[in-house]
Amino acid sequence: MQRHIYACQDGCPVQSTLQIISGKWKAVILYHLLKNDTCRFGELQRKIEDCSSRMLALQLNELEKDNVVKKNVYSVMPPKTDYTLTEFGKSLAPVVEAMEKWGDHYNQTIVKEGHANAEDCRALGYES
Amino acid sequence: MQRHIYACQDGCPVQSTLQIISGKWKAVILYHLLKNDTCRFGELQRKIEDCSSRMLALQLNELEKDNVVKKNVYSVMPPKTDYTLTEFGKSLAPVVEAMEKWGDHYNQTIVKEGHANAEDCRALGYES
DNA sequence: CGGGATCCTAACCGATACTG
DNA sequence: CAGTATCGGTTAGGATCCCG
Repeated sequence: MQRHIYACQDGCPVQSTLQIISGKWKAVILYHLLKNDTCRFGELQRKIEDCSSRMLALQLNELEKDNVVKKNVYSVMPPKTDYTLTEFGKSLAPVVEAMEKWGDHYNQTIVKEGHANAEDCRALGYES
Repeated sequence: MQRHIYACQDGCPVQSTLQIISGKWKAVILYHLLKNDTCRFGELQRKIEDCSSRMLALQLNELEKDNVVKKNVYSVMPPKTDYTLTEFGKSLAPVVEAMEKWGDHYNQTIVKEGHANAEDCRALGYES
């Protein structure tokens, strides 16, 4: 069952992108699948510790409906499932990598170097 | 009052980024402010037609608290306000531009067909 | 192990009304 | 024009239990 994706004809390309990757954990899931190629369910759960198994399943289901990830189910006991990005999913790499780079820079600037300016500190929730 | 932003030291840089730009309209607001440098409230409202004035104000307030946008209020009647990106906000440009670029391709080749598949990806010029 | 089904609460968010 | 205040429906999402 396909999620309904609406066009933003007159509109904003950013909104179109958001239709696919907005969701509390979607970009994070994409990030890990880009780094690891293939991940099992429990593996993702361990990598994204704040995400409950219920939420992880919900987000993965939507990503699957949107053809961003491919779910591979092995009929064994105990169950085994893994997830990979589709080619369509991989096309989102530049977006996720931009987010990664930005987050990395600010985590490092604030946490390690400690010389971020006051504005940045406040923005990331630190005292300056 | 500062929004509470938590550090993701051990964690995922993507999550750090999401703390700032996740929100129904934030990336879209950033997109327009990157394109236009300065926007008045009503101007943003017209550009983002699906966003109510209430939601626009809420999102702008959070962006201001996070030091992403600067709000300039002119004490005149009728009221006049405009918004610009801070330097910190401008640093998010690569993220927003990646979203813009992806959404542009997506709008042109996929949304028209109502779904995404591998053929669409190749049509987008992505390797498959 | 990899989830789905239920229940329940908090939050989100739209509609409407109001104001300097 | 640029918002805020209030109300109420809808959704998000945690907790728990379950099953193959």
